[in-house]
Amino acid sequence: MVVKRRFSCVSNGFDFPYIPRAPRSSRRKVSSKRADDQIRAIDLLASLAGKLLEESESSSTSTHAFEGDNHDHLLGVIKQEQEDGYNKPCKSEFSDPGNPASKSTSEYTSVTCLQFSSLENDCILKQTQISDCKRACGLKPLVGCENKKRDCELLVESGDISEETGVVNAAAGFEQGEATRGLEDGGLIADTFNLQDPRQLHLQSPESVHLDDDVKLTPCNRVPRCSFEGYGNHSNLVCRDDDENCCKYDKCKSYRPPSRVGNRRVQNSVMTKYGRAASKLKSFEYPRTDGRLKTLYRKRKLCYGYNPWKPETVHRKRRLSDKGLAVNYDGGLSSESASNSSEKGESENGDFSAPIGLHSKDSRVKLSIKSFRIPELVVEVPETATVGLLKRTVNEAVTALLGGGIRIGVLVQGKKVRDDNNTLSQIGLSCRENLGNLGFTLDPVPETLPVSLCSENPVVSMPTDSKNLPERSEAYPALDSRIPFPLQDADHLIISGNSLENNHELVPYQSDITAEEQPSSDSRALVPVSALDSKAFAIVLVKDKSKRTELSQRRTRRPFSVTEVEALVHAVEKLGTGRWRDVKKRSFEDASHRTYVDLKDKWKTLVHTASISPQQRRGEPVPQELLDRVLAAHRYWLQHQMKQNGKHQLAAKMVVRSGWSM
DNA sequence: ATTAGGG
DNA sequence: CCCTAAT
Repeated sequence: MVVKRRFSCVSNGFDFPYIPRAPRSSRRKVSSKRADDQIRAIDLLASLAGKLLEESESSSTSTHAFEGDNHDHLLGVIKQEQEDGYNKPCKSEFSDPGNPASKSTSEYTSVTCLQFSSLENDCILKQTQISDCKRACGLKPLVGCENKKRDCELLVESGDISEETGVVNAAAGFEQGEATRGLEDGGLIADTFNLQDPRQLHLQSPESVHLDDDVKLTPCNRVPRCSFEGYGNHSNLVCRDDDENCCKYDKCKSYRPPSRVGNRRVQNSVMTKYGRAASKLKSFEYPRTDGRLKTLYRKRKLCYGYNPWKPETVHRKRRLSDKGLAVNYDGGLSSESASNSSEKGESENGDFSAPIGLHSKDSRVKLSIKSFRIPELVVEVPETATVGLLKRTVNEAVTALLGGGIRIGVLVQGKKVRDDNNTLSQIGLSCRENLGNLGFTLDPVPETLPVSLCSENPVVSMPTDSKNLPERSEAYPALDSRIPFPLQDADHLIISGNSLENNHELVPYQSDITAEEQPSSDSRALVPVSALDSKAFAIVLVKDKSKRTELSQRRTRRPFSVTEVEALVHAVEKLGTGRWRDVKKRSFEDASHRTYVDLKDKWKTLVHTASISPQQRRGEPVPQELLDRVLAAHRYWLQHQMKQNGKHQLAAKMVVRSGWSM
């Protein structure tokens, strides 16, 4: 009779309890059947998409390529359309025909500004962005929503005029095929904005078209009819998963100046990049191994609540809840209105002027959204909390939604609270009163290195001073230094960021977003770029910064101390490798920052460290004695594992044999 | 959720 | 540390 027994490692003087464990060596890396199936499905979808595309291309006036498709699952997009457009791209079942403002002239601008409402009040999250920054900023999750049947997405659009049709297409960056495939794949929506008459565009302003009121959000469970018109369209994408979780990616703004230079090359490269991104995002069965995609993939995970196949939402949400925060999406993002902005503004300023006709092929369209609302962002802090704590708390919640790089400002009655040390009650807020006076601002974290933050998409850098211009222009012909750039003063930018730091009493918030239009003022969700001023520039940094923050989402490195190593070694000696959860429980229960994966990884590096010569080791030296134990334990458990494997194999053979004999 | 292993 | 696949 065989009895389980304890193995002991005499040579090392400690006991290794025997814990049976099935080998995992038989794991297969790939589930080829599933992959095959999905690839097949994707191919099917792609070909279907291709067909649809052909149709849409062949009839330029009837572009509802996807009309009639059942896209019940879809989410929200902002859309806009020309009221008088015969080339309506998206039928507007979601638009508001009754909206008087929707007849406007139609210049689009790109922007972002967030406004969210918290429990009792609306808070303005200010974050402006000018689309004219010539920078591709990458796929960025802007807002995700996870509520069933809810929606809420904001889009930042920019676009260009396609060569063939003169149609202005807002928004950015997917190759048609890819985007379409994504769409058909059930996860991506592309929304195209068209302007059929380029001449009109020119009359108004060569570059900045301002978007009036017809920005619409579609609810998650509905689908806009979208079309793709011609290659080179830039489209917005909404990704969603099958659980109606959704996430909007703010597509890159491949900012191009109103230059006559077509800059096709840059655009194409950007588009290609995002095209692949789109592909990756939804059809990740296609192996993509380049770094960019990997990064994008990572972003996908960062995107709140987004997961194409599985609801990751739950985990994310729980994580927030664990911290005492609850972020709810409720009721949908409202972009109730768009302001009218003076499209004249920019032309008068001359900032974006360019000779008419030169850029007819390639006009950037800038859409400026000053604010939008996140249905609800619930943050709880005690009355006795300081303003600083409130800011941090809000920041945490906002970061969860939008990524980092944002500085939270607190407004009381439209005035900025400068002293973080005040408690909420000190500034006149209590649980039940005056919360309506409370507002928030979102500002970019000042960037000390405003240039080249966007390493991933170094399409264009923002000018910081004139001497850098030539270089940029060289790299990106589109960035013609002759074009007056309205926001060249990086110093100003930094200063404006820093200026928010100073602690004083209540000072009027010097923004264009002032008290009267905060919270519930919906009338000016969209503002002309010209009004954005340097803050518009700042948003570029916000984007970059938040992008960088996303990239640096990796946890801060926390090297193991010798003490920790000792504990780890000891635990592994007892428990063996392969029981990291137990190791965690046993020895790192209180170290919340050490996951069992961390412990496993650390063990791996310890084994490696122990295997190499002391000269090759880096970091805080681990006592040789510990390393010896590491190696000993490692060897022991390795051997143990092999024994186990042998036993299993033997057992398997026996089973087989007995099976045959029966 | 855990574990294994590559990056 | 991160990411992914396989449990």
